[in-house]
Amino acid sequence: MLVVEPRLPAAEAMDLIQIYQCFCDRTRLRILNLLAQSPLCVCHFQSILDEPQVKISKHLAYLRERGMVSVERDQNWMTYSLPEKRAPELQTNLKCLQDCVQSDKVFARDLKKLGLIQKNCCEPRTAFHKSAPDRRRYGKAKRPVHLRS
Amino acid sequence: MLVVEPRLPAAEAMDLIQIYQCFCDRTRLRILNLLAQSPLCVCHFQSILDEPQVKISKHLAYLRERGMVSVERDQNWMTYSLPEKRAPELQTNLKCLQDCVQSDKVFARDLKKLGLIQKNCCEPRTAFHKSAPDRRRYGKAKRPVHLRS
DNA sequence: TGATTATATTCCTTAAAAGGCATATAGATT
DNA sequence: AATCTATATGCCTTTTAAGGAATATAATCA
Repeated sequence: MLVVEPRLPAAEAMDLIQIYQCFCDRTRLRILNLLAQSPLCVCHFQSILDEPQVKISKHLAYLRERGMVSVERDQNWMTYSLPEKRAPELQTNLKCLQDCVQSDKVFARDLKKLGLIQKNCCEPRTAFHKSAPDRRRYGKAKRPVHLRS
Repeated sequence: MLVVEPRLPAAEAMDLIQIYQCFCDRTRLRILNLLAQSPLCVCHFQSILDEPQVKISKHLAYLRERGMVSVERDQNWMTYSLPEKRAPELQTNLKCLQDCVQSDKVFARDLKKLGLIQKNCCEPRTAFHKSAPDRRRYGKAKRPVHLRS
């Protein structure tokens, strides 16, 4: 068994290369584009991106391990968001991504689907229907999310 | 033997993913950061980045195959530049890169070295001492650059 | 307790990338 | 023609990534 060193010693240190590594896969880019709008859980990504669960889950793990997203458990659902404190390079690149993505059909469709889901979806209640502080008040006291590595 | 499809059917079509793939290696990022200042030839990259010739050459090939840089031969030297016509996504991301890179020591040092070279270097005369149109007047009539794939 | 739901992880295969050494190529020089 | 210089390419090894099938885990439900 191997002790995995966390790749982010401090929350502020964020390597530009790692940002681009996260950005260089289409699925991850679509995930990040959606997260720029709202926290979401895995099932939302599955239905919006129309990709198998394993694939989504693995890309989320990839992003998590590099500090590009944070997770919170809400009963059975895992709600992913962009980290509250973002390195300036990440912030700048997320903004840039949104500019670049305007013209792209796939990304636009994803956002459109997100809009529909936001209106119709009732479960999980916590993802985008509430602001972050509200979400925190929901349900039982939060246990820290336990994920390997 | 394999016929390699060019990855850029038209000059305007540029895939965002490919841009990020080009950006996600430190050596390539340093190369692009330098090219944002001036056209340069391989020997300049070698001396500024202090990396072996093969490594530089291969990363330049990688960028070339994806339409991120263009080449022009000047006698024995190959002068690389950012393409004259850049897809808007590329332009936006190059600008973003320059913002992000401000705080980084390595990139700053590269630019400093570039400044020194620009003052002292005499060969090849064509790289940054002249504007693009001037460069084109130099030497014999340009043959098209021949590179495989 | 046993089943169900949502999500994560392990194992496997395949592909792509990075880096190095040796060698090839194109143009210049003698 | 032989040599030299600047740069590119082929071959090889190692690493990293992507995707899928099967399985594990954590929470909820009956």
